[in-house]
Amino acid sequence: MSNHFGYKIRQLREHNNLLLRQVAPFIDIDTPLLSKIERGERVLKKEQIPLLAKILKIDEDELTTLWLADQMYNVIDGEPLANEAIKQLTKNIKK
Amino acid sequence: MSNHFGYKIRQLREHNNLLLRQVAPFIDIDTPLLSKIERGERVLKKEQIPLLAKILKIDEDELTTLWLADQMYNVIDGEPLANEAIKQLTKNIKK
DNA sequence: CTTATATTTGTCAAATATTGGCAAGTCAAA
DNA sequence: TTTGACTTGCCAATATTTGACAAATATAAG
Repeated sequence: MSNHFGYKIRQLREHNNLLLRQVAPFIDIDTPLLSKIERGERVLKKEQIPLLAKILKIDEDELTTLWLADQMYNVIDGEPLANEAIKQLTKNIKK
Repeated sequence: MSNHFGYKIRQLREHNNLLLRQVAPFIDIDTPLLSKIERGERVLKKEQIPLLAKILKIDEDELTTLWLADQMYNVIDGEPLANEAIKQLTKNIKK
């Protein structure tokens, strides 16, 4: 599974000197679940991005972008045609 | 929902002068389901691509690419940050 | 070593989403 | 008004995702 998102929020949490148990309740999930999200084992709910961005002091759009990119990555992960597919996607989107 | 894939396979089917009821059994689904797939209301199973490519006389990789692009499109459909996310994805993938 | 705190792992039931088919519908041509 | 092609609505079966909890592990301090 892709995990740029999880890696990023772990970095941010550590830079902000926050513990899992401090962040998790803030976004209304339990600690183990946040741990799994950071390690890419689970997916953060899209609706939770704003709160998370707030406590981690990162721009919400930037976090959303990372989240979206990871979701797309999951689609093409391991696909030999991944690059072709992105090219195609870019083409499709310009319409 | 995105639907370049469905649009394409409908085009191909028509160019090959095939009816839904001819193609559907070939890929082992019923006619209404294929209709829905062509109109983007349902997703074709990835495993069915090879057979479909064969009957529609299109390169399998090309069809797979379209399929993957559509799946990614579904992730960013309606997202204001869609383009940013693609940029990010491209960045992530180069690693 | 023993305790305390942080994180991870495993498991599970509940909730949610996806699947594929069928029956019935529309629509156009003859 | 019958026929053939396609579409729509709906349902039950299946699969996937979700989130929590208990327990395990890890790290650090006394």
